[in-house]
Order: sequence, then structure tokens, then C-alpha cells
Amino acid sequence: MKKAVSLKDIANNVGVSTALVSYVLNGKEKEARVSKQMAAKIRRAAKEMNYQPNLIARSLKYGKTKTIGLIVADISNPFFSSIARIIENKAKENGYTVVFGSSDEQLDKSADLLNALINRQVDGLIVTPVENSEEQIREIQEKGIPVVLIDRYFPKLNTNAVFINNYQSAYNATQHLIDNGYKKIGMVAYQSSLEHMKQRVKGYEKCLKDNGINASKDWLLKINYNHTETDFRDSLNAMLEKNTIDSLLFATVSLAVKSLHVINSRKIKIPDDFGLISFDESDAFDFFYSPLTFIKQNLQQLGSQSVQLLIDSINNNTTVIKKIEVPSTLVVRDSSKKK
Amino acid sequence: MKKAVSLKDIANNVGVSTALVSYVLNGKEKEARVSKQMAAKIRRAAKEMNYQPNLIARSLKYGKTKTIGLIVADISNPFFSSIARIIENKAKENGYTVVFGSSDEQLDKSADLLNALINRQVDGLIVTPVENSEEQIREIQEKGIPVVLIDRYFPKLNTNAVFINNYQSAYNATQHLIDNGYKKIGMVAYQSSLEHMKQRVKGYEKCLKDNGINASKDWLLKINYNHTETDFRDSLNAMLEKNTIDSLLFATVSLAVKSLHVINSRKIKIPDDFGLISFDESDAFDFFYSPLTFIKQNLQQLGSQSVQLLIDSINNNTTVIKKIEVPSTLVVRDSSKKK
DNA sequence: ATGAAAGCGCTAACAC
DNA sequence: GTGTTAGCGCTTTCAT
Repeated sequence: MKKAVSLKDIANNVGVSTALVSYVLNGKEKEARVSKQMAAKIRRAAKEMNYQPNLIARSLKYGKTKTIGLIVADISNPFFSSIARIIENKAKENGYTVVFGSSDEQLDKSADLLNALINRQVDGLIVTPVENSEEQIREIQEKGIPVVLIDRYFPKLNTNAVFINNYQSAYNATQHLIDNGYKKIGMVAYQSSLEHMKQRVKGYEKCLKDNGINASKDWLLKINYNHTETDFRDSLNAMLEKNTIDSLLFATVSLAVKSLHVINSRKIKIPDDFGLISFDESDAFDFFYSPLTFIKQNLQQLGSQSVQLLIDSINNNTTVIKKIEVPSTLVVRDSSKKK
Repeated sequence: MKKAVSLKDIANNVGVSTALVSYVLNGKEKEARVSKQMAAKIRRAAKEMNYQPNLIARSLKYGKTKTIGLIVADISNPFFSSIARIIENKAKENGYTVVFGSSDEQLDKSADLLNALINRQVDGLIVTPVENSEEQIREIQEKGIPVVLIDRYFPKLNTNAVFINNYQSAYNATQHLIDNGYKKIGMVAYQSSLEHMKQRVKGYEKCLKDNGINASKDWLLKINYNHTETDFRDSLNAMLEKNTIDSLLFATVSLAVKSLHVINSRKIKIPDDFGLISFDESDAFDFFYSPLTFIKQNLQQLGSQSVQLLIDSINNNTTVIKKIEVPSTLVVRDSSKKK
């Protein structure tokens, strides 16, 4: 890599001090009372020499990198990659660059990534925390590094966070199934201590209860994050085998897509014999023979609010912690409408 | 943000010079002949004070940031986000962090991003270049910044690049349609001067020719990158209206998914009345009533080879330029098999 | 109106 | 065996 031109190179070339060059190139010629001619001369030289400021040096000086660290649970999951796109855009609008990593729902990978990004002096972090990572997040906060949790959060930890009302979303979806004539509603969720997941399950359970429906234990299938494809198929097949449910609520888009394969293979008739609703969207939902009803999170808001919150938190070192609830809506389509 | 502990803090605390601390913490105590006790003492202090090295300072010193810049055409597109995940993983394995941006197929956004990443002193770049960005890439090369193009490339530009054989892939797909009894094969592609797209079209055209099929001009639909949804629907509808083709090859997954909506709405019978093949994969393809035959690029190789190539190029400042062709296979399913 | 110089945190050649 | 110091590129205070 060729050596890049520095302020000093320009200074030498023009025959002035680096201070002058710095002033001019940062538009501070007024305050520094640089002469018009000199300013013009410096600007011209900078252009000719194709000067590019070294942001690393600036960062070292300022103690700010204008960089945001983003850690998602899985960047290849459209839910997260869509958010990543929104975050990157919004960050760029505000002069920030995004450094990212994918924790793959693994605690150790999450720790590694957090460390790597902190050592790189990111000004703040946006994180979808993985299970049991509460302590990691707490440590970051203790170091005084601004952090915003997104999609998920820890109820006992006082952090900035942006998320939907998972409880209510699940409740509404369940109610919608009931209103459409389904009576024995099952749910496929992750086996997780993460609050967003627990809330989704709670909303579902409470709704059944409120409707006087006596749910059986085996209406709820909890899947381990580290399942294999076969594990998954086997347990869902076992659940459906029992024939005790007439509909399903999926807690995530990944669970839904996998489940649809199983449902297809069992030739279950949607929506007449069986109803379906999922959290989040997928192209797959559109082309399933009975397009899926789904809970649409406002990704735009999730992403841009989290950036806004983080930047606020970086600037106002005032430690006002905010929890922001973002809207979600039920998009009703064919899969939940019994004829 | 609290002030982080620095080498100096440790040095003061222990009562030694920063040099010693630096040596010990970098495992150079042997070369520097630091006494065992002192080394232990320093290490303990570092741990107690929870020292985290400031990589920005180290970068400034070394002139290396151990950072890779990644620019994809659209991070929310699963094709690119899957690659991003692979790249991030592979980079991390090699001690690199990934900084990313999404150019959204726009020349000015691409220029902005390149600039931002270069100013942040990335050690190298992995880029899916947008149309007409040849000059931007050439400039980066002239600056001596290692760069690897991925998915796309410029034939006239001598750059590192990793891609599939687009010509052959399209040729094979077309031949497969012909072998399955389709005779009037159309294609939906982007209107683009990008070589990978031209190769896909060429492969398709050559195959028709080799089979003695006289393609009409209106078998090929070229879509502008900046189309609206309605634009797209209208032009595809117009094409299908003419009833001159009996099958379609889609040049990208995004074109395919949009097209499937139109095909669904026209109630065209796949594969009996009409055959379909697409480049790349999508969950949507699995749930389309006639699962799509598709050209599967080896993403794992695309991603990890590009990282490998970039790191080689960063380390061996030897300027050996490499073009790597990665395998692609035709995954045959229902949509291309006339009964 | 311009320059000299300190300092951000780290490394490493050199001195003692 | 340990300390001193210059320097990476930049900003900014203080002289002049």
C-alpha cells in the first residue's frame, strides 16, 4: 500500500505549518484568521495531492471513532439483515460507520465480538443480545460505553432498548385465531430465557386462558437454539402426530419456515383444517399455497430508533435510559381464515 | 464514557515504564528480558485494572487496522447477507474485523462508502461493484489499497476477483430447459453493463443458437435497476401477454421473486405449460407450488476465497492478481420438468 | 496571519 | 533488566 498523503506532506509542499493546513481543511480558517490566498493555495494543493484525512489519527486525538458496533444474532437471517441495512443507512446519515458481527446465538462468540469492537473503540453498540449475555451487557454499561439493545432486552437490566410489545402481539395473534374459529391453538417457540421469547409465549397462554381455553402442555413446542434439522422435524412431527391442535403460532420466522416444510410434507390443509400465524415476514410466506398471516414489526422504526437512541446516548452523556416500544401489526391473509 | 485504562495507567500503578508493560502484554518478555516477577506483577495489574488495548492507537502506530471493508449491493438481500456472514466469520478467524456498507446499486453511494472506509484506513476491501464504478475501483487500486471484487468484475480491469462462470451457468440452465422440452425460452435480466449480467445473457443466447433456436427480440426482458414495482409488473405482463415464450430464466433471485408474483396472478401452469429456472436460492422457491429449479452458487467458497485472497494480497505486497472461479451447480426440481 | 509544540495510546530501537 | 524517547497523523493552545 502506497503511503498516503498527510497534512505534513501538504504543509511541506505549500511551505506552511501543519496547523494552517489543518485549519483550512477543517473550515476553521475564520477562527484562525488564515489569509484568503493561503487558504486557496492550501485547498488547491490538497486537491491536487488527493489528500484523504486519516480518521484513525483523528480518532486517537478525539477519543471518538464515529463508529457504531452492531452485533446481530444472525446476519444471514432476513429479519436481521433488513434491520442492518436500515441501521447502516441511518448511521451513515449521521456520519457514523457501522462495524458488525454475527453472534450466531452463541455466548462465547458474543463475548469475543463485544471485546473486538470495544477494543476498536466503537463509540457505542447496538446489540441483539443472546441468551445469558446479561452479564456481558452489564459490564459494557459499567465501562460507560453507550449501548442499545434491539429486538430483545433484559427486564432486570436498566439499558436503552428498542423492541415491540411481544406479549400483546402474541396475544392479538392468538385472539385472531380464536375469532376465526380455531379452538386448539398450539405454539412453536424457542426454549429460551430471553424475555422477548417468554413474553411471546405468555401472551399466547394468557389469551387462551382469557378465552376459557384449557391448553394442554403439549400444545407448546419449545425448540432448542442448537437443534439440528432432524431434531426439529422429529419434534414437530411428534407434536402434530398427536392431533390435539388445530392451529399454530410461530414465534419466529426461522421456526415458521422450517415448520412449513413439515406441514407441507404432512399434507395438512391450511386454513380449513389448520390455521397458521407467524411472527415476522418472509418471501416464503407469500408463496406458501395459503399465504401466511403474520405479525409485522416496524423494522424501519426498530432500526432508526435504535441508531437515534444510541447517538443521543453518545452525545448527551446524560444517562437517561430509554425503552422504546415500536409498533407491530397483524397482517391478515389466508392462513388464518377458516372458511 | 469513562476513561479507559491505558498502558501508562498500569505503568504508574506498578511503578515501571510503559515499555515494560507493552513488552509483557504483547508476550515479548523474552526478547526484552523482563524478569519473571515483574512480568507476573504487570500481568496481574493489567487483569485487575481490566486493561483493554486501544487498537486505534496501535493502528496508528502500525499503519494497519486489521479491518476489512465490505461493500455489497444490498445487505438486505439474502444472497449478499449470506455472503456477508461467511466473510465476517472468515475474517474473524484471521483476526480481522469487518466494516460494511450497502451501496444499493448506486454509483454515488458506492463512492461515498469507499471514501468513508478508506479514510477509516481499512487494510483492504471486498466489493460487489455497481454499474459504472470501474473508475472508482481503478482509483483504489492506484492508491495501492488491496481490493477483491466479488460476484461481479470488470473484464478490462486487472483486479482480484471471485465469481462463478456466469456464461456457463446460464448456458447449462438454458440447455436443461431445452432438454426438458421447452422450445421458446425467455429471460428476465437487468439492463446492465456489468459483465456478470452480460455473461448470463450471452450464455443464454449462445445456447439457443447452438440448438438452432431462433430467438426473437422480445424473448429477452431487460429491467432497469431503478424500476418501480409497477414498472416491473407492467413490463413482465406485457411480455407474457404476447404468448411467444414457454419458459423463463431469471438472472437474479430478486427478479425471480418479483416475477413469481406476476406468474401467480396470471395463473400460468408451471411446469406443464411453462418452465422456470432462476439464479440463486430463496425460501420462496421452496414454497412456490412448483418448487423452482435454480443455479446454486457456492457461497461458502465465494465468501471465504475472497477473504483469503484479500488477506494474501494485504500480506504479500507482491502484486499477483488472481481471478478465482467458484463452482455453481444446477439444482433440478419441479419447475423445469415438463411432464 | 502563521508556526511551534504538546499530546491522544502504543511500539520498539536504543541507552543505561 | 528497565527506562527513555521518537513517532504514527491529527488538532489546538499558545506564542510570535
